[in-house]
Order: sequence, then C-alpha cells, then structure tokens
Amino acid sequence: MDMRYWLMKSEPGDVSIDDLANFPNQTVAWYGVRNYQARNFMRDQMKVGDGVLFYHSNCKVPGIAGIAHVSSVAYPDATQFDAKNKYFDPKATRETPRWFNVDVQLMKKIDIITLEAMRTYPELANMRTLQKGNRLSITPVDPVEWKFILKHLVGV
DNA sequence: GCCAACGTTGGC
DNA sequence: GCCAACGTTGGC
Repeated sequence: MDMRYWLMKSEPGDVSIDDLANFPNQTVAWYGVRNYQARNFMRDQMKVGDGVLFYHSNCKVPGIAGIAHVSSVAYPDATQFDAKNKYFDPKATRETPRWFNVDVQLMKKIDIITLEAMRTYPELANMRTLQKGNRLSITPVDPVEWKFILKHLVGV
C-alpha cells in the first residue's frame, strides 16, 4: 500500500474548489498539464486513492483549498486533440498522445490554508511549493507533511 | 548538443 | 501588472 500524496495547483479562474464541488461526482479531469515532469507524475506514479491537496494558484489568496484524491489512473488528455482548445498540441496524435491526465475527486472543501500561513510552519518548510522559483504544478507531498496538514491545519 | 531567445508561471 | 525563475524551442 504505497499510497502517495500530491499537491496539485489549479487557477480558481479556471477550476476553483467551488467549481469542483459542483461538478458531477465532484470530479474533474486534470487536463491542460503541459510540463513533462508533472505529466510523468500523473502517468507513471499516481494511483487511485492517492491523496491530493487542491491548491489555488495565481490568484489573490493562494493556498490549499481542499482535500481530494486521485480517482482514475492516467489516460490521454482530450484537450490535446482539440484544435479549438487552448491546450491543443499539433504534435500529439491519438496513436501517440503526448499528454495525460488523471481524474481528481473532491473529498472535502476546507478553510483555505493560505500560502502565507503555510510558510509559518517549520514542518512544511521543505515543501516544494514553498521553494523559491518553484513553478511545477504537480509536486509530491511527503507523508509526514500530509499528516501534519491534515492533523493540525484542516479544521474538522 | 549548445545556448540565446522566447514563452510561461505565479507570488507579490 | 511586474518580473524572477524556469522550461522549451530552434538555429547553428
């Protein structure tokens, strides 16, 4: 049972925690990832049931907005084939897709744990999201960090 | 295969 | 909206 944990960034102007809460099955296909490292995390490492910190990025109050989990293994990202979509990739074909996504299902919306607050906890100081210059939209979360966040920072 | 130019991310 | 940091592209 090597369950993993992840932090996944979403711009609330694109998909917010409230959007997710209102989707069928409170589930979203994590489309639009166009970074190989992030893709590889989804394609090669994520398993159904993995824990996800749903993070609001590029917005007024960035931070962890919900607890979610991976609800499907990776499959080809449909947007890469759609010429009208902003994530269209002319180099991708159905035979040899380039981009993959998992499905993510909301478990619980939480009072936002702001980036500012996250920075105050020494227990979280090594989180990749908090490192200077980090831009990766999907990052592994250490199980110790995950437990700390759920135990101490998620209001019950 | 180097690396300058360019595009993107995302906090501030 | 700025801009530092980083990833990708493409000429050579």
